[in-house]
Amino acid sequence: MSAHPLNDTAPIQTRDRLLDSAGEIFAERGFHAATVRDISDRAHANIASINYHFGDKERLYAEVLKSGAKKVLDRFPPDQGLNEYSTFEEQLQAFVSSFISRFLDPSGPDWHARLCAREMIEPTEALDELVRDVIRPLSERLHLIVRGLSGGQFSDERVRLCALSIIGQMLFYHHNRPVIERLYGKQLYVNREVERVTRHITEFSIQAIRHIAKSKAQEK
Amino acid sequence: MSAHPLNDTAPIQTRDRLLDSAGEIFAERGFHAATVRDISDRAHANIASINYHFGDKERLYAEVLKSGAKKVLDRFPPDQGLNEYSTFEEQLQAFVSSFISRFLDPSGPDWHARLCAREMIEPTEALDELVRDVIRPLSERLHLIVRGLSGGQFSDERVRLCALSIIGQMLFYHHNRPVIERLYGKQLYVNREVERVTRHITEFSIQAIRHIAKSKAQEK
Amino acid sequence: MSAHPLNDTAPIQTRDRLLDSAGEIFAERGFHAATVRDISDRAHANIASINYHFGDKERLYAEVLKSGAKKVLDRFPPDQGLNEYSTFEEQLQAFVSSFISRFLDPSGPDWHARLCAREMIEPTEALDELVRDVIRPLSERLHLIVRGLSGGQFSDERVRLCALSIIGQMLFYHHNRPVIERLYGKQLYVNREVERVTRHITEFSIQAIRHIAKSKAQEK
Amino acid sequence: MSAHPLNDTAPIQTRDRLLDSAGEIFAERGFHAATVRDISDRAHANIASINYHFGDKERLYAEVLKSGAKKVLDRFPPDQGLNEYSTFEEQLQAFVSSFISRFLDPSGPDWHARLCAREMIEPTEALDELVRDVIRPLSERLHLIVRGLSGGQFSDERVRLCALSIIGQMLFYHHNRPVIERLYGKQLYVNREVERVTRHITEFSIQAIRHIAKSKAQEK
DNA sequence: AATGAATGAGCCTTCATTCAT
DNA sequence: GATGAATGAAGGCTCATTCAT
Repeated sequence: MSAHPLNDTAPIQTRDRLLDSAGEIFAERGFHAATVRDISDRAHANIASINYHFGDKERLYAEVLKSGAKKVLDRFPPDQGLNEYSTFEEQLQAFVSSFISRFLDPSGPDWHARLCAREMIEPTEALDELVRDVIRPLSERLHLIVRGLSGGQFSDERVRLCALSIIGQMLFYHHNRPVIERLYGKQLYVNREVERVTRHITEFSIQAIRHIAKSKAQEK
Repeated sequence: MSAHPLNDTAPIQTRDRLLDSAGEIFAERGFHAATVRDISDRAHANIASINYHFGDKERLYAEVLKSGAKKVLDRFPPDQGLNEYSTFEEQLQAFVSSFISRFLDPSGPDWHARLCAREMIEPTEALDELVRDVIRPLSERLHLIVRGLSGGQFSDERVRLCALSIIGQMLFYHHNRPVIERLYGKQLYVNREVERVTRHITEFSIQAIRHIAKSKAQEK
Repeated sequence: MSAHPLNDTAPIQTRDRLLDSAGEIFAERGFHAATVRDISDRAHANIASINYHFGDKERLYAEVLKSGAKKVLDRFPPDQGLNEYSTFEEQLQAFVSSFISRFLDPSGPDWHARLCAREMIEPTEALDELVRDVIRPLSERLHLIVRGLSGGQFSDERVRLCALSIIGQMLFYHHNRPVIERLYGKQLYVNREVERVTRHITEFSIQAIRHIAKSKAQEK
Repeated sequence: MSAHPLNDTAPIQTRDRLLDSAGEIFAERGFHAATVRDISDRAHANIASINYHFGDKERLYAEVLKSGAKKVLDRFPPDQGLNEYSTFEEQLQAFVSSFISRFLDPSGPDWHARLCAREMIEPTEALDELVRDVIRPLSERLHLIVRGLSGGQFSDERVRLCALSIIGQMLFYHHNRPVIERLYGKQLYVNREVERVTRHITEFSIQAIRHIAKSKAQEK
């Protein structure tokens, strides 16, 4: 039962405000440079509230990562707009589009994607969970798509390499944003050109997979 | 004149030992989590020596990044094994091979690559210099190769997108190593399969660029 | 509401203990030679408590100077024992007596006077405030007394010089205590001969002002 | 023999340059806040030169104080312009004038006077020497003058008090310069009004002593 | 459920000094 | 006679955490 039984529009609870402000600040500065004082200040909460609600800074971090992943996957499911008759090309397009949207889409905060980037560089225990619940399922879906595109010509190993090539292209836009901005300017991110990037990656990958498969077939 | 005129292998000076140990520790833990005490300890130097030689922790970091970039570029130049008659395919192969080697090659420390990964996620002022001196030249070389492979069919914009796709594939193996290890196990890195990865990325990219170019040509 | 509603003599809070011990130690050693560690130790507080309550060492110093001035002025007001019919001679006597008492009186700590002496030699930003709130008001009161004693014969300039002569005599006993002790021994300070010194300075100054005024009058 | 036997205008020796720069910096910042690095830098000398020439920072300080006192006394002797027929009034005038000149005279650096001010607030062992060699002789000369001015009416104790009153007036202008500047502006020091201040203090003190002596005589 | 005061560990930096040359 | 490299001690400050309320 709520502490404000007569008030449906109760103030957002301290715990939730802490999760939000922690997400932003961890994404901005990284785990070590972020201070619990800044996090609690931005959440208009007491410095002791973090230890009260989450135990310590590390468990707050893990909670932020976990709850953020759930939110972002719900918003951009990888099978958006597909049906049971969709071609592999359409499936790849949907996969790439949802993936790119997760960090280029203008609506909503982008701190979760940035947090994931950090986590992949300097993993904590939270990464294991993230891989199990989010990344591996996505990866396996992509394997199926690649296998389908290849017309069954690819070994498991080859499927894996192609999947990595696709994920690499996508993640690069996010993980290396500071570099891309310095090379080509910021307009790519300001305009959030989700569609153009999606189309390119999809086409690039489909052409590569198709013609590698074709040359495999000819070898036989 | 050197203090060791007869000895080319003079004892490694404190300054150099500090640069090495700092590289390792910054790569392991990041700028904030790394402590100058640990760095000086690992270099068997006094904690005050960092201040003496570099001024402060930040300038030490910048120096590490800069001198590391120089070392690694000297070791794996992007035109290794090429001559004036090399085809664009061979040029791309050399480019990818040297790039991959910089962080997968078993000889020599890999801390510089890891440091770059961090820097790209959470840039400091040192990144500007790194982009100017190292990354932009490499990027422009890659543009020329892509343009050549496309047979002149690509707009500047398309060249850029393809270059990003190639870099993305390569960097992914390094930046996301913790994720790949969790997905597919560690053998990829233990065996340092430079060649296999290089071949795949080269083939994948060449097929993609060639057939996109061909379809562009047909459109006309 | 206080945490000790029934107890007016609540336990001295950390903040107050820090102000006291800081006053002593700053007075003993000066700002730079005093260490926050010694200050917090003497106050039986943690070293971080200084940062918590005052921000940093400098702001602690400013607070010590300010709160000390208030205490000492409240204890020895410059109009002690006067009424509206008091003569200028009596006013000067009271002024000198209270002034001398502030650093020679045996009751209470004398660190504030010593701190002021330091501040006047090597001013920090805190001196501006001290002049504005404490010294200037005292100075103006002394001007009125001197003007009164002179029977209106003095120019503003002359009033100023005489006021400086009086303050100079008084402060000397305090600022140059180490020299006086070395010249004449310590008994002056051990006995805290407030009265004798007060009588001398008052008489010396009144005689000087009166007869300078008289000779001015004769000139006309 | 000089290291530059053929060169009469040999560069000022390191030792002397160190004494000068140390004088300035100690006067500016005090013993603790002054750093040997700043001192040796300003003297264009190596950081190790201080330990080489003076042993350590403390002995450098003592040497600075001592050599400075000698210079300033030689420049402004307390019997300047007097002869064996000079009156006590003239002697006092000469005494005050030379005293004031030592820190208000525009020629030459004023760091020694500032150093003395510091030393009197926070004495080191160097003060004992200073009192013995400089201050006590001056003090005894002043006693003789006061005794003379009083026409033999004063007890030793009274002589002492009057001497302290005179010294207090003089030193005040120097020791409390920061306060006087804040009260009355800087013009007093900019114009270096040695003469006006000298005349006032002399007249003030003579009138006081004369009329106190007269009233003593009448008491009898 | 929540808080402000207080803590102790640890960090970066500065400093006077020393040592080998 | 003089120096640049290197050192160890210590200083101010920050931080995550805890405790009494």
